[in-house]
Amino acid sequence: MSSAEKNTRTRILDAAWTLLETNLGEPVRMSDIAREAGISRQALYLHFPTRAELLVETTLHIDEVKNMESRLTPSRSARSGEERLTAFVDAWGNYIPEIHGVGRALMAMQETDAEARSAWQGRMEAVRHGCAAVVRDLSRDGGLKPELDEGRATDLLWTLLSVRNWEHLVRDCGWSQTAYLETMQALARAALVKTAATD
Amino acid sequence: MSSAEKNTRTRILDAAWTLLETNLGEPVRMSDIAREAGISRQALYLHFPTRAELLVETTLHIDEVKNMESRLTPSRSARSGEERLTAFVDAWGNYIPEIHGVGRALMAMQETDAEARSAWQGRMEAVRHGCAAVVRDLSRDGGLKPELDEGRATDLLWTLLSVRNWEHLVRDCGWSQTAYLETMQALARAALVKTAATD
DNA sequence: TGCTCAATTTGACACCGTGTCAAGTTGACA
DNA sequence: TGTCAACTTGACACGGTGTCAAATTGAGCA
Repeated sequence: MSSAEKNTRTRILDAAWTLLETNLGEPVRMSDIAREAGISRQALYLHFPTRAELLVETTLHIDEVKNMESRLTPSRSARSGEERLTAFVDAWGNYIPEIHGVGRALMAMQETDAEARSAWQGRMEAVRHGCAAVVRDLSRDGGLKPELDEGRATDLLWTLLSVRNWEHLVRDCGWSQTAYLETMQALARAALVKTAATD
Repeated sequence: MSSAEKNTRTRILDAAWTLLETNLGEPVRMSDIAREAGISRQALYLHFPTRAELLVETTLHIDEVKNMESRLTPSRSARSGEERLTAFVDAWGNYIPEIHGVGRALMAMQETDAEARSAWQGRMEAVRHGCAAVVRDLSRDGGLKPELDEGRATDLLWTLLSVRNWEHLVRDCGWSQTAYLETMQALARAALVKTAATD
């Protein structure tokens, strides 16, 4: 609990995150993390009971995840509900590639999955709340499609954001992140907004 | 090359698939596959050089994957382009849960990923062609949104089908497969069809 | 200066899963 | 009866995780 303890711990987490982000494809070993953190492999177990827990902690520790809610809060400049929707989808589209390593970390633990998932469920709830807030604004503005209630609209948006194949599209289909963002925007507007604006 | 060889080989693939489908969460070991197939662990290596290749072969071997194209061909009863779109999305939504084990198999090989992916890329191209065909029909019928060209529309549909969080929605958000299907349908219609029909 | 205590290191080891190897067994077929 | 390929058996190397016990380091304190 001393500051030294805390420093070593965070040094480990930072090291793990660096490797998850960088060494794309290669599995991240405990010995790798130890070397990156500048300590011995066994010392890792003084701070984390198992590799899986270390990786979960890593994903929860990085700034991008800790600041998830603020990252996904659209700028104050968005006045109308539709603008707010656009800003929200944009924020999400820019956010996803930044936390690429998180997916790898979660993937690295098939059977500890349940544990990792429950740790992540709360975070994801925050995103869903964001969807609900955006839909509420859109509804207040009268911009929401008349045939949708807010719950259904929230579901649609939430589902849309769960398109996880960004990587696939970019890698295998030659998409750019811009194309991805535009597609998200087009889908979101088409699904939710009464009079969808054309490009 | 004898029929005996073929039988053993397919027995192995069937065994692997059974385990991938059944033992949810648990990793599938070579010894498990051998036991399930009723042969010795070492004999697996007489048919497949490595575990990763065995798993890739397994995913490509199952009927649901071999018949992917026909499975995703909407019934002849669909007359209009819009009906055909609906049928296509429905077919996809019903198909995905059936090949659940495939995701696990592909996941089970992080670094062989590149190999597995290229083996799967061709299959996925078939789905994309399906999207293009549906969009073409819709366009011919005059049901496609005027602001979309066929390429863009195909991209939208293709992206939509890539929503991979079906499991997540069902498990963590209490969705039913029906809710998933409805959402897909709503998104597809909203994104592509000129005058989206309401429920 | 020397004591203490916690964090850390070092080296060794058990366990498990993959992949390999060599020698033996089985059974179909000529 | 002999041959050949498929398969079995038992042994083993390798690499990764997790554990343990015995040093070592170093900061705070008498």
